[in-house]
Amino acid sequence: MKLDLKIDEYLPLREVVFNTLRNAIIQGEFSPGERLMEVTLANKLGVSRTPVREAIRMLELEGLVVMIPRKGAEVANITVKDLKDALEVRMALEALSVKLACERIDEDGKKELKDACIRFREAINSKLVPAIVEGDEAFHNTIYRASKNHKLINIAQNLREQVYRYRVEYVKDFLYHDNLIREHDQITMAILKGDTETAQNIMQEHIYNQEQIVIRNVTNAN
Amino acid sequence: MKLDLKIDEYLPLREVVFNTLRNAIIQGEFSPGERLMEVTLANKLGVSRTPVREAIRMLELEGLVVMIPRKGAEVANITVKDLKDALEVRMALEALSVKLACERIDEDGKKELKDACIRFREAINSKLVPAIVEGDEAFHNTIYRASKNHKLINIAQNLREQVYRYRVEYVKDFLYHDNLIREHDQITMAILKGDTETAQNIMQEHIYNQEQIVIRNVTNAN
DNA sequence: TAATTGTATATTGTATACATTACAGGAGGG
DNA sequence: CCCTCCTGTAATGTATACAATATACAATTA
Repeated sequence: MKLDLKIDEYLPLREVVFNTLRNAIIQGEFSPGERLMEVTLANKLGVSRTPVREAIRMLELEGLVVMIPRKGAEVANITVKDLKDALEVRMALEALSVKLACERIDEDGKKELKDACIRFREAINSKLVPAIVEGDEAFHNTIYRASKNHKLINIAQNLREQVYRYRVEYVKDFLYHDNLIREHDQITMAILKGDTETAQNIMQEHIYNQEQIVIRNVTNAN
Repeated sequence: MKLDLKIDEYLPLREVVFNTLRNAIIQGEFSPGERLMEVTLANKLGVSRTPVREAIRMLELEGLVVMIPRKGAEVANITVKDLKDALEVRMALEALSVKLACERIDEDGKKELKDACIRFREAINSKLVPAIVEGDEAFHNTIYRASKNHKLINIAQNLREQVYRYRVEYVKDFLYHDNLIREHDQITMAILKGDTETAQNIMQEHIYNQEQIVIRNVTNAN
């Protein structure tokens, strides 16, 4: 009889608030530049100011909000320059993750990778933008995990958060969907074969293409 | 007459506490695993618990402390694996920074780079370990700044913080000092000439060498 | 003696009270 | 009309009070 009822499901309120606010920001429920006022948020979430403040401190370090001393927090306004910077770093990190994945992936990882690749294809076929974004995230996450480098996984996670809002842009470009699938397939194949060089090359191209699409769309939107 | 007396030197207490604690941790004044108790720290710093807690939230996200729910914060215990992971990422980021620096460095940057190179040489000649560490930090920082990528600068900064404690290891290796100077000189020359490929190659080797020394020393120390 | 349970204490988690300051808006004067 | 100054208000910054809980140690029982 299974009796391991997880009594350990305790989360400090600050974590709850942090996750809530992070998702809200990432998903664009707060517009960039919008002020985040402690009392308002505290009331809305039914907690006191203390956990809200601590959550804001964390969001600040994540780069999702900026603090103006004695004025308060507001949602970070990501500029095109910021986006380019982040993507530039991301390119290097994805290249690294692919290289490490080639060297270190194990049987479980290979299975996960194949699954992620298949599920991405299904997502594309569904033509649902949120599903496609999620599928793409999952695919790249799988590679990061296969790298077995936790520092890398963390940094990549943080990097992704900040540009998440703009990632929908590139999957909206339906013309590019076939390319996406092909690139993912090629990357998967190369990693499974342990062909580092090919994997890295395709990944670089893959990210570069996304970069171009995102930046083009965001620039036009202004 | 210079009259810009910075009235704007206000810093929230949380920032002061954060910086204080960060330096203390980085410089090893707290041992890894040591508990950080809020009241104790608050009393010692002459503030209330609130700023201390907020500072701890920030240190947590920086990875310098780990939180155990309802038990408190303790100084993060960096394992050799963590160190290797961080250095692996650092290698990729340094390579990126050097590449970008080659493409984007301006006249001011070139001057700074030359200065930093000279000052590093002086630090080596002084044979003072803290000065050497600082000189090395300054040199690499200059290159990061020349990359003009703020995201990259931030991430690198954070990465450095976590392994700072162990960076003294590699400059203690006096036998390697001549190599350090030569590598720095070569990197500087390559960047000034805009020779991306050479600069990247030497940088990779430079970091790789450091990595080996640090890991060897740390491993032996256990 | 070993194990277990009760209890005290110290510490974190959360809420609230007080202090300070930025900002808007109006009154008054030029 | 505009500029300046004042003042009130609302927000953040800081401190403290209260609640919940983990830990150590003592007491009790088998």
